[in-house]
Amino acid sequence: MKLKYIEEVRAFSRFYTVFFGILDKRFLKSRFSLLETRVMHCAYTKEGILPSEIVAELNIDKGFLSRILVSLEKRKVIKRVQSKKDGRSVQMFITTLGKKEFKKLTKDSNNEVAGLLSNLSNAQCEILVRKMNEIKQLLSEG
Amino acid sequence: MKLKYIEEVRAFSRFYTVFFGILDKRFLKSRFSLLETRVMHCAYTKEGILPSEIVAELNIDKGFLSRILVSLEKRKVIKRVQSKKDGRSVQMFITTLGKKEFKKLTKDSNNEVAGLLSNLSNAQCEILVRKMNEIKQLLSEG
DNA sequence: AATAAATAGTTGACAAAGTCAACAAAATAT
DNA sequence: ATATTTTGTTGACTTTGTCAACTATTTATT
Repeated sequence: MKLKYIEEVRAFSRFYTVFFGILDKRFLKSRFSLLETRVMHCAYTKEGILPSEIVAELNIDKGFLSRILVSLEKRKVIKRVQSKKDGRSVQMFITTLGKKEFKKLTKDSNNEVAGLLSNLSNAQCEILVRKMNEIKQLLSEG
Repeated sequence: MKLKYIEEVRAFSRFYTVFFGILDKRFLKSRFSLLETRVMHCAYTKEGILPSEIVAELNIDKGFLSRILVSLEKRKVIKRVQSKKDGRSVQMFITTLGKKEFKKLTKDSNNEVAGLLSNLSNAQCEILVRKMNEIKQLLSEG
């Protein structure tokens, strides 16, 4: 059996999630939650995306998403317009402000990670990234 | 600059969390939250651990932890006794029931991970785990 | 076309998770 | 001896998440 490996994988998961603060509710110290940033990401990458698509992609409750959208619209990072094809539905668009905010979040996230890697030399980063890619390779195609 | 590395690390984090469903609170159908299981893990692996140690290890609010401990104690999976060395503090012990519950959670989680690793040979698992440990080493001591 | 069934999103009511500051008791520093 | 710091608890609060009822529209059935 692979039990030994499994335990080690789980141990790594525990370490990794704490190290990078992946379970922290707030996305860094921004005014957006992790879920909100994911929704923004959806709107950013697909103009006019429908709430139903996001519900499917992020696997969240539609009522909950509805509230998130109200909140994001109130904060002017997205706007919603009634779909012409389906009157029940709305199309979502990220605003100029939304794009700006999203880019800032990306930058902050980069800085956060940069801080966590600051003790590593470029050579060590090189090794780290290579190992990560090898892990990804193994897991996704193994 | 290390931007290239940073982006790759973030990409790996996204991949990893999705792959292992770390953000899906949904599949945890147990009566314990993710955080509660981590606290149980702490108590399981270190008899008499102090709340302050858990706060440091899991990087959570001490008030929040305090409530989690009350809840876990109420459910009889841990017990707390005042520390003799430091009267302000309490030592935590996992109960017999707690051990049983924790083992069950572990088994479920192992099965979950086992499924995700099922395509890998033992040799590949060996490689995977080695790389994970090397990453942990790099990040935590690098 | 008329009706029934399904679907998209909103809302209300609630529960669970998490934050923050004030606090008491004990330990440590001055 | 006194001041400061640390540990954990508590109250008050906000945010996050769940579930079901509801409205409006679309699609399927007759």
